Amino acid sequence: MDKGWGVTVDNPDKIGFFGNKPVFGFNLSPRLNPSKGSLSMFPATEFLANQNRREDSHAAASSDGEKRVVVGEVDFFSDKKKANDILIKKEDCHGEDKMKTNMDVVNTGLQLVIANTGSDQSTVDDGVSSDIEDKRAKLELAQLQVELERMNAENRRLREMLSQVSNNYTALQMHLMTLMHQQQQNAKPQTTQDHEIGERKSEENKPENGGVVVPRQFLDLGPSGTAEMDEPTNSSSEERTLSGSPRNNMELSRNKGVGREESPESQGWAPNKVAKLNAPSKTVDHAQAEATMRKARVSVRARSEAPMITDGCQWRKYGQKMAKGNPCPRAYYRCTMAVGCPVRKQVQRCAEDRTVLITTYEGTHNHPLPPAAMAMASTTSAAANMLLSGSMSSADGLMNPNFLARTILPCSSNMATISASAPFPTVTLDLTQTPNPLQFQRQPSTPFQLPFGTPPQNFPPVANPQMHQVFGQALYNQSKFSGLQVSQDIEAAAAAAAQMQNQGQHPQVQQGQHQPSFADTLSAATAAITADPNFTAALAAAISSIIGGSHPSSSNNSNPTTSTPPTANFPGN
DNA sequence: CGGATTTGACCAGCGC
DNA sequence: GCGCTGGTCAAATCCG
Repeated sequence: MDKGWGVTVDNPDKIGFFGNKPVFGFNLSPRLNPSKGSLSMFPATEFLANQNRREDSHAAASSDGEKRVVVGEVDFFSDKKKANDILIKKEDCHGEDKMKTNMDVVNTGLQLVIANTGSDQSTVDDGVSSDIEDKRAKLELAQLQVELERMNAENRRLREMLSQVSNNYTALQMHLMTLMHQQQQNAKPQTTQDHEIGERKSEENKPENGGVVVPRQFLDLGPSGTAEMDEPTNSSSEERTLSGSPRNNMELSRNKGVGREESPESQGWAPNKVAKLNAPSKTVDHAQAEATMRKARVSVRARSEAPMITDGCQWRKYGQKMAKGNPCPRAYYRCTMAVGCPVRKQVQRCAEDRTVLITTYEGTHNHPLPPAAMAMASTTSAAANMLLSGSMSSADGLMNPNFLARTILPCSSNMATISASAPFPTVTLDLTQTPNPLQFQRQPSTPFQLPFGTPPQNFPPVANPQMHQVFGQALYNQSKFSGLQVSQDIEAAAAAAAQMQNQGQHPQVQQGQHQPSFADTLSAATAAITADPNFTAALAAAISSIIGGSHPSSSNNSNPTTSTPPTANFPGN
């Protein structure tokens, strides 16, 4: 059987081949032409238009009976074979399928067809094969280009979709953050919000903005001030809690940075001069309230020989000063986990007991926290929130913090205290003292039971009963006397602080039987870490406070990103 | 060499 | 107004 190869085109501008014969604008059709004994070629563009103009008795009729027009004929094999040898049998070409195939060729463009000429392959010119290969390569290249264009278009479409999704994600993230801020506001006692709103309305003479409370950082940054650790005489928890000196209110209301205002777009630690400019526009009461709200600090006292407790965050030291009345220098750190994070902390050893490390936190993080930092962050922020909520909820808008401390925390002077001697309120979480074992038992008849009833049902279970009781009573008392609702942040503080207190600082509470040895403490902490990595932060903080001095590397290794200032910076060591 | 730390200088608030 | 103090900055230095 002789065979011929060719390509068909449906565009006159394109080139087609049958064997080695170029056919411009012709549709190669394996038509039978008995009179010439060759294949008939005709322009593809005229194929359909002229298909009824001329009747070819030998042309194959389509299934619908239409006649074909042969515009031109090429005798490809006239010099190779006899006409009879290349004739395609009539029945082969008159078939409906053949014509359909031909029509498809016309409609789909460049295609490779095989014409069964009935002749031997050797009857084709010697250069036919290579030409065919070239054209086949061209064909494949064209097909690849078409595919490439299609893929490029698809890529563009996907890129646009990705960009849109990314934009939507960003918008949603912003919206979520806004909602979280608002939720945090809503979680605060309603009267506090009302009070704040009232203050804004009355003192700024601005209409209430649809009842929407502008989100703010409940723990803003102060330009100056002294934590309780600044004054060694006030460093004892008892004094902090129960000092109650007449100066307290004055000191609290006499805020150094009264006018300090941080604009919502200003996430950083605003310089003092900014506050100065804004100060005159505020009234005294408003300034007091704002300052009280923004000056709050959370101080964590932990017994540690390590230069700094591990809290899961990444800090950079930016200063060190010798504070008055304390031979130990005070180190200043800022959070470097995110650009512009306003959180700063001061680390200083207690002048009275240099094994006690006092870490004072200011501000709230503006970035997601790693799991290792959640416990400490939630503890400090919630404790500050508790303080702020309480201090802002009294009738006159500014409560005596000592009264607040005594009322909220009558039994917690050894763990959570509120400082009134500092220029601005400070919540101190004291993790250095072992709680009274009697307080571990949560008995209804104990004097530490909530005097006003049982805590809310949604109050979270806290591992340490004492912590639960302390915070539960605190916040419930607070809710009682100020008519406020339970703050979720306070609950978080109770839970997180309980984790720290229970799992790290006082593992004996869980064991509940004996004073643990160092090995017991270490093994308990290690077991807890192994059991649940979510407790890493709390345990790290607790462990560092317990054994950090003995094993500074262990506490530091719990968070390799945490900077650890040299021990030499703390002469107290 | 880049990042972290050190340390003296500077600034603001406050008391006298 | 001056001095004290706390807090921050930034150049110098250190370190991996």
